Amino acid sequence: MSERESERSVSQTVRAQMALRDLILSGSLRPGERISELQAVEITSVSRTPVRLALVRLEDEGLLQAIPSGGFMVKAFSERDILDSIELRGTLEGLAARFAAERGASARSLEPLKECLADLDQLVRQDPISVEAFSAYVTLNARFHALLTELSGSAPVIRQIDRASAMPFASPSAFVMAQSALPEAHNILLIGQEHHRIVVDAIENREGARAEAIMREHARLAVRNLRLALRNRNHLDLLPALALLTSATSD
Amino acid sequence: MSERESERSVSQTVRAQMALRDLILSGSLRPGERISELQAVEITSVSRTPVRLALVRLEDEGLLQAIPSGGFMVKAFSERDILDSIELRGTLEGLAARFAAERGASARSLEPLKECLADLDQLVRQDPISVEAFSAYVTLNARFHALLTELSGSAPVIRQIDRASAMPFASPSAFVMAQSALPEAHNILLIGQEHHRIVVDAIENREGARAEAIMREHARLAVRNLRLALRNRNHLDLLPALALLTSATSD
DNA sequence: AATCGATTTCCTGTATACATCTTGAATTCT
DNA sequence: AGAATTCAAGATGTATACAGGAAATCGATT
Repeated sequence: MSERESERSVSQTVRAQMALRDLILSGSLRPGERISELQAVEITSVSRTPVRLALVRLEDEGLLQAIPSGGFMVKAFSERDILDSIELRGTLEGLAARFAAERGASARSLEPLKECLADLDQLVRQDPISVEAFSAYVTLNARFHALLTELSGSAPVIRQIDRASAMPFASPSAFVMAQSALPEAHNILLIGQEHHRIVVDAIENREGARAEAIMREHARLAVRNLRLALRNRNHLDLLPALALLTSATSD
Repeated sequence: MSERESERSVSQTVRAQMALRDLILSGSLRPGERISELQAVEITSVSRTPVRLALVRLEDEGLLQAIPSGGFMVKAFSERDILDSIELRGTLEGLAARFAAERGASARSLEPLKECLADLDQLVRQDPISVEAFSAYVTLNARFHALLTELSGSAPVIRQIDRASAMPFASPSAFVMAQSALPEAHNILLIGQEHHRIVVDAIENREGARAEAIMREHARLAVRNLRLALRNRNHLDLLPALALLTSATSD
């Protein structure tokens, strides 16, 4: 999940992958644009072999699309695609929460999640929430979701959630920063935190259906955030992931 | 989905991928076993470049696991993993069915699904079901599930379902053939077909919750099949996918 | 006899050269 | 003038050579 790998001593493949991903997410490479290997070689300054590997990895990461006749192009997403991806993540996280509840997560395994919950509580308590607090929230929120996912105890489920969350606009914290510019910011954060509390409670009490339902609803909070952010377009710069959106945003 | 690509004129990468997949699924390469590139080169008779590509593809297909120090090993699965993968597919297909229902699939788009349903009906009507009929059922069943998935109208959902179904033991038709040897065979097929009927009806009537619930339950039929097949182990040879199961089956 | 260390071997990561196919443009024919 | 065909340029698929590193084996020392 962390991409701060000291820059040097990482494989050329990973370096190329990161460089290309940044270029795609920043919008330097437009959706639909074909990206040739030689182009990528020039950009990343590594040879074709690792570049090709990076392209393949980015393809199944979901950022690129294979062209039938060979090569890749930057994938384009509709607003509907983004909303669906969020709903998809919510559904999968719901499954994870249900598994955690039904299978009786031990008190010990719940401990880290509760700690994370407490940390989040402390953050949302401040009334005018600073930008730094928002940043910290993003980190803690990601951690909460990761812990919850792991609590499912199911490798296939964890794997699938990771893949779904790999889409930059579908990750649990994708649109949190967008809130920071909104007047409703604090309220939304409070509601999200309430969801967190409920899912922990539900898991603790073995209430599978409740745990599942609340995680689905929780994801829909991200949908709300996105819609709000798109409406007052002032702060779209906080959402680099939207560079992948077709017929949208800028210009 | 079909792998009959005329053998010649397919890329070396694909050829290597198919060959290695067959070897893994047939159990020739044991779970946990490390598979070196040179080994793969000898097996497939193609050079290292396409072999490496094939290995990467098989990794995100889920059959291989990357070793931190480099290289790959055949992934091993517990019985729990398999059951979870099936539940996972059911959950995703439930989401697809709900989308199809909520978004109002047009009468025209429902047509192929209904045709497929009718074809299936004709098959399950015979009382002692021949082995050939079972085979035909597998094909039609796969088609039904594919059509249903597409009816969601959501590319992200379709993509995720395809990925989940790529696991050989999680595909909709994985354990149908195992039934053919069971006395309960006909009943299970009838129940499955009833599920098919219900989901079409639910979609037609815009009953999202019903459509979702029935697809979840439908997947659990596969769980039942698997459990039955594992109990009377006579016909495990019909389940090549189980070669990936750890501490199990043969010997 | 066991453990530590050094050497050797094999394996992966990377770069590049070559062949084939696709694509686009220019020219020619209708 | 428009369309079709051919040719050229570039891009991808494939093979292989080279380098760096990991792991296993063998030997030496305690």
